[in-house]
Amino acid sequence: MAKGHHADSSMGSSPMERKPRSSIVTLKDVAAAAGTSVSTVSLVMNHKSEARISKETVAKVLKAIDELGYRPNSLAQGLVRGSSNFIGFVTDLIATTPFAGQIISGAQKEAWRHGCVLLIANTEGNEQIERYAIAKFLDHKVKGVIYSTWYHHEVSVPDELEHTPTVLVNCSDPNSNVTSVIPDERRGGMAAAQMLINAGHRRIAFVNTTTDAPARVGRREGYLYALHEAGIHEDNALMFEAEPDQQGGKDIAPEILRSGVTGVCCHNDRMAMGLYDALRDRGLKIPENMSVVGFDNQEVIAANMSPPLSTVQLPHYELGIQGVNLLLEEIDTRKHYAFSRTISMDCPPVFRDSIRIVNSSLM
Amino acid sequence: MAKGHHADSSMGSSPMERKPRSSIVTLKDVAAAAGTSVSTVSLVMNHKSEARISKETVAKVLKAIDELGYRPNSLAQGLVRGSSNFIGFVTDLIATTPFAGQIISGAQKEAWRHGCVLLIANTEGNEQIERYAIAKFLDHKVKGVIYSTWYHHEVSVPDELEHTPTVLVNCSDPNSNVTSVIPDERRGGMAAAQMLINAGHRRIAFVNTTTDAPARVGRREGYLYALHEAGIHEDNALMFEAEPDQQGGKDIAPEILRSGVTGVCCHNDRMAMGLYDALRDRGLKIPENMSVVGFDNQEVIAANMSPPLSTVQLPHYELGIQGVNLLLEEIDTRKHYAFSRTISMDCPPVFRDSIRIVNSSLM
DNA sequence: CTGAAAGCGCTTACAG
DNA sequence: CTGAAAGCGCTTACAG
Repeated sequence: MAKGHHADSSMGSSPMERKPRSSIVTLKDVAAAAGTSVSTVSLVMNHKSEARISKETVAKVLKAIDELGYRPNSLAQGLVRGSSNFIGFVTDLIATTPFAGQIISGAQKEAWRHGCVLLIANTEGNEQIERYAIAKFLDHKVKGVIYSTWYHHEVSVPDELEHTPTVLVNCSDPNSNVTSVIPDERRGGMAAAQMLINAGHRRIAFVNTTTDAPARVGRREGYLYALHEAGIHEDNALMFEAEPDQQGGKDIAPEILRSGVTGVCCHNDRMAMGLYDALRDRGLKIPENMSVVGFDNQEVIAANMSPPLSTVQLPHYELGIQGVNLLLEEIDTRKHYAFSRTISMDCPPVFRDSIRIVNSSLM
Repeated sequence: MAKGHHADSSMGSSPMERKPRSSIVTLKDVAAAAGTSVSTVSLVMNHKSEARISKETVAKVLKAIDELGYRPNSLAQGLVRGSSNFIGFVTDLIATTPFAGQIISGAQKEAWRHGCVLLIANTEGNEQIERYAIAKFLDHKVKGVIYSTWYHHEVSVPDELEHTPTVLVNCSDPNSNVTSVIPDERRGGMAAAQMLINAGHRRIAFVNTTTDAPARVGRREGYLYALHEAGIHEDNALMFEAEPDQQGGKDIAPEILRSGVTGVCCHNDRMAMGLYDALRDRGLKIPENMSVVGFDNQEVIAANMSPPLSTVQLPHYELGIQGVNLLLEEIDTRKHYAFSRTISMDCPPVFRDSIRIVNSSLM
């Protein structure tokens, strides 16, 4: 049975009958059906009918559109308008954590809200691929580009994007004045420490990452600020460093135990996972013997550890939303900022059972 | 400084000088520069020059294209060709696990290899959104659609896709003859059990999921088949069920211990994680006291557990590649299969330290 | 209030 | 071997 031959095409119409096969209906067809001109149909479609076309004509056109199941050809619209409704979305890694997916999820939601569609490119951090992707985006006349990374770090915006509205998401470029949206690492670090402080802890370790990134500086600052605010003296003996993964958390466990703290802020959830394992291997209980706080609120992991891990939420979804928002705003207003705008999104704390409430006499 | 005004435009040319701002160069410009007609340039661009255009003309055109930095307008090409080079990619969940990202990663790689670009839509399993997404795809004249899910299950292909080449990835529709690519759950289950069998284990528990899905049936079958093949009698007392997450693994631990097995195949890695926790809480060691096998080889988790978890790899990346491959094949050959094709991709075992090698006298 | 016409940037018969 | 012309499906001045 060849495609396109459908038994029902020769049958009477049932109430549930579908509109004609949506494909090849064009403006011309609608115009013919409505007994009007192509221009008029176009005007109606684009809601430019105000004070131009009689109510009756509008009604006729609308009826024809509906009956024929007309859908405008986006390619043609893009061609004649000189710009599509595409937003290009570049990400450097989509296949390891759900982080990129969360950004995409937010970006798409916002894009759709404005009638835009996301063109996606996963570059795997490869410059060749990135170049190719951006070229393709430009060929398709994207309105703008979201350039995002799976973890917060500095990047340098590709030259190819120079003449295209661009917003950086989860990254920033110190040498460019492109708008960027990033997580507020400092306030996040503060929130992490405060969960412990508010629970009555005074001796709180901080395990930083060994890797160079804004999170390394920012979260530490936040931790220190929180201590300061609580009247706790900072103590270098309580500040550690480790690889930002499970192994790192395991490796640093002995030092943390030796330091005599009652709570510890880990650079991320993976580190906390490793620390959990190491503590348990020593017969220690969380939070009875040690309170632990992570960072990232990583899906599948943080909420399901034993006990569930207190942590700080990375606002990936919100970064995606804001990114698209700012991009569209810049496109619409054609505003160009002489100085770079950096928007920081808050990282809210997520309190779970890994923190022991201390009856501190100091509180 | 207004956009577009660049100091260097009035400066002499340096060797590194960029080609003119890539944007508004059209075929006509190239034709003018090359001293030929638009048709000729088009022919050259599309490599249809064979035996039609003189070498000299081709050279002139190529030179002009290069000098002007000409890039064809994909929108115009799509319009005149009646079809774009878009492939629509629908996924139901991109923000929780990296699974969808892995499929996308593979799909994109293969799409690009064929000069196609991925249009992406995250539906969050919402039918409204799905409808909207597919409509948008159709408006943009996608060549075809990949319809994918984040975990393997049955779906029903949306009616809107009836006239569009479609391939299901990581899901299948029993009521449609659309081609689908799925993981081979049965062989995966077999591989899981065989890791333990090959290590000398004879009493092997199987913890199935309580949720209805192909994985539930297939992996169990594979487990039983592997036992059978190894001459081990199946024993209903060793088959359990639990929720497919950490809590499920924790909950089932007592029963597993009571059953006296030396190894256990878990429905997935998350379950294995919970089981790890439960065993450790009882002072038991893995693999000394219990060998554990997971399923999924979930990023960030499996390889980083303590000890690293033996598991079975889900072929998400390969599903993405194959999916696009089959889609393009169907589009090119315009083949329509009367019966549905289902392609199963292998789930290879990943052997890690969670399995104890038994000196079994039986081996 | 409405339609005829030009044009967006391409491709592809068709004629030379 | 090459060019003029029609047309893809739209939008938008422009003229009535």
